[in-house]
Amino acid sequence: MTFRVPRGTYDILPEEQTRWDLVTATGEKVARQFGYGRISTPLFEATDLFERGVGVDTDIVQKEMYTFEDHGGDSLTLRPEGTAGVCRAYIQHGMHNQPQPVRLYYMGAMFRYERPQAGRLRQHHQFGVEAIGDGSAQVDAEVIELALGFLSGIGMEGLTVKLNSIGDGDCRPAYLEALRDYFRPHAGGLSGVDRARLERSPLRLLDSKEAGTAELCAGAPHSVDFLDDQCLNHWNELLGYVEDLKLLYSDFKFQIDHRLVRGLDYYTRTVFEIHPPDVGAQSSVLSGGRYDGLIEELGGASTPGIGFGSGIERHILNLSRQESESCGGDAPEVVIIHLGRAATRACVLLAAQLRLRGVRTVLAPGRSMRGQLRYADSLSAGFALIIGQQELERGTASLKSLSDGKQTDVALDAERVAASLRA
RNA sequence: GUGGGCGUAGUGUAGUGGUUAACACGUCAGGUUGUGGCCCUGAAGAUCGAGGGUUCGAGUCCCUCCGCUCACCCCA
Repeated sequence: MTFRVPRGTYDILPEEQTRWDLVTATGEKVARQFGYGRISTPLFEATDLFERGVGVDTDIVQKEMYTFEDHGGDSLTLRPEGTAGVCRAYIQHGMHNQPQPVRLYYMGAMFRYERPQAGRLRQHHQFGVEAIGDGSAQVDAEVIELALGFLSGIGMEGLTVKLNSIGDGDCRPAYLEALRDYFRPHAGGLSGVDRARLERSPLRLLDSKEAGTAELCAGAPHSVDFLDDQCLNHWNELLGYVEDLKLLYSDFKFQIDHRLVRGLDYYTRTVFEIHPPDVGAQSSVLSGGRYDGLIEELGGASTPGIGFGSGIERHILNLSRQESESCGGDAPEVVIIHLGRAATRACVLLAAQLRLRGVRTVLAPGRSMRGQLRYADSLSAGFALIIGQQELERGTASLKSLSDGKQTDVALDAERVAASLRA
């Protein structure tokens, strides 16, 4: 073995591209249908952007970022998620001057230094959307609807939508205090990790998988019971919209999950995750929420926003579990078989002319005729076009159908050949 | 960072401590003059993950490291 892909990365080989294209094409189609425009931001940004956007205390910033100093001494970081960069672009390009909300989607690679496992990579790809500049619940519903449309579009089955509201900067402190009060009496029974969480970020206790903690969580106070009037109105309004969505997307299960919190600091009010049926390691395939404080935190005017990110590799993983058949649709229409030097010269030209006419054309390698036909067959080509000395002299070519073996003569002319292929 | 499983041609596998490491698929070349698939023949392709140790002898037993993989943490 010499070189391998770096750990946690992988090559997408031609055979896998069709499945990949299905996911990405569906994402783009659905996003456009909802009026979202594509944005592509750089793969790396100033390290500060992620530290402030994602949150210094998060695992992502603490131990998962690919950070490096460039030759000019700037600290840069390969993006670990998509929202921070999009918000930076929103501010930088004065998008608050556009009609609000600004609807954007993105598709691209994300980087996190993790130990790889199923559905977990160091470089993975996300399709995500952001709706920035409108804080109303109808936008929450729109983003969730877009997620449902996307997932059903790629053929995912048996998904569960989990939903929660974690309040905002005004009402969350009271909830955090209530959580601490609830857990403190049991602190002695908590693991070391969870005890640290108790003081620093009690929300995280809720999604702890430590056996004892999980049981305790059943009786823990619910964030929705601590929402202030505005947050509560927002939440109730959203729940109304969700009732309607349930009817339209009856394949999905919906549940309010009081223990749903997110690992990124910027979320406010609405948070949601969509989970596949198999309770596997890779928990959610799509997740997002509202981030009404993020733009301001990054130096813009106070601006609400909401979005989601979804892992393309996880979708593909789940799709193959559903045994969706892989279809290869780009076999060549014609393989040109050439015998002799003069014929080869003519065939190189003819191949170029056919390609200019949109025909998927492959020139066979310089082998025996039998070898070239075998080659055409191994590529699953539709036709073989045979050209040797005889054909050159007559000004014709033999067009052989590789499905039924029938052979006809056509004039040695790209236009005629293309027409025959399409007949 | 922690733990479990696994490392033999490109791929998938076989190989009671004992000669030249086997098979299938794939690749390439042939199977008379210019006609594919099936079939037949042949060839190339592996320092058995790496390094040490035990032994007359190691792909096989032991140790270390590396890699892959699954899981924990966390996440998409």
